[in-house]
Amino acid sequence: MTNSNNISGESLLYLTDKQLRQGIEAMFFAYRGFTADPDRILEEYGYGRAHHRAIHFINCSPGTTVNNLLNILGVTKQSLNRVLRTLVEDTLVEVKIGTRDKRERNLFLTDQGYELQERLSLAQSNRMRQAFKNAGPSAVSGFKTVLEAMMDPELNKIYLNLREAGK
Amino acid sequence: MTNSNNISGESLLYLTDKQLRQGIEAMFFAYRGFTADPDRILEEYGYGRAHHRAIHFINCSPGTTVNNLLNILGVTKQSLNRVLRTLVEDTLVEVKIGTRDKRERNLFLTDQGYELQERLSLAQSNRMRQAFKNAGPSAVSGFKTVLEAMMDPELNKIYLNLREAGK
DNA sequence: CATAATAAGTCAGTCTTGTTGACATTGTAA
DNA sequence: TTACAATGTCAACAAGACTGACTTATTATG
Repeated sequence: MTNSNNISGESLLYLTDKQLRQGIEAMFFAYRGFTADPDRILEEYGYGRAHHRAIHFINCSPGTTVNNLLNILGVTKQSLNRVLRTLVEDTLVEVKIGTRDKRERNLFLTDQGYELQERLSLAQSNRMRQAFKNAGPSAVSGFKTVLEAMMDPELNKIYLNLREAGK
Repeated sequence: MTNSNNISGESLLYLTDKQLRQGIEAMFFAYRGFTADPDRILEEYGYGRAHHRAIHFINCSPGTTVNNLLNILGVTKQSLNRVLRTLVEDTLVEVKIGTRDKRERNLFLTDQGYELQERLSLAQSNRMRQAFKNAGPSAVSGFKTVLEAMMDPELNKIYLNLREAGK
């Protein structure tokens, strides 16, 4: 199956099953690490990853609408609503009726919500910073390039829009 | 693109919040793409990602025990058992009582199970192959380096063991 | 103005997949 | 033999995803 070993000059353009399998497993295990630290914090609040995702993207785009969030997160209205309701009840998220269109609801983090966002972001960033440091600059560049190539085209657009929006 | 990205030669050794946030979002969106293709196949069978993971690692280590699988997957015995039971009922996985220790159960894919594994693996590999091709060899190397640095140490050990085992 | 379309929220029911607790079986050691 | 540990199974439950149907405001269109 594997005709050549991965040491010394095996061309990565000729991708073996083994290399691809390793890539798959790397994604699997790394994603676990990626979510581990925030998960521990969320547990204190009785929240899950769904809450984290909502908080993250409301923070990125303050005043975003429910519909916009649905597109980004790729979940159903009912699923997001359950999460948003608890966040509003716990006064981490504030909902304001749209000024331009009164049907819309604009979402903002409260100070309390921002505080949790900072905690989550810090925990996740710390691990990523460490990984980036260990791997070095060129590895970071490669990391992002591959991930971007792995996204669905529509999600890539959303991702790039967020990049713009975040200055 | 190589040593400095973005505007004005921002060094990647000095990691800004923005760079870290982009990394976080890249992981989020890429993981969605990573699982999208297998998910569609699994739906045909009424299976979920849990089934995929079990099939993947049984394929990697034929004859593995339930306990070993638990360590790799990081779920509870009961959770895995439900998944395994359906796979056995559907004759995708075969369970053999351990020869050395009769308490143990050794897990194998049947021909049918191997067939599904191939389909899933192919779908996921195709996307990864495409991403690797688009990104180029050095990016692939960086991708793996960062992911490995992002894993929990224990998971990294398991990951490396699988690498060895897979020849 | 009447009607359709849109944004958001809700209710009910289902599914996957995780959890805990209790229990059965097998193997080993006192 | 009896006690204990390792392993695997069963039952019940919860989070969080889903679909589908429905309501309420608001806006857009005929």
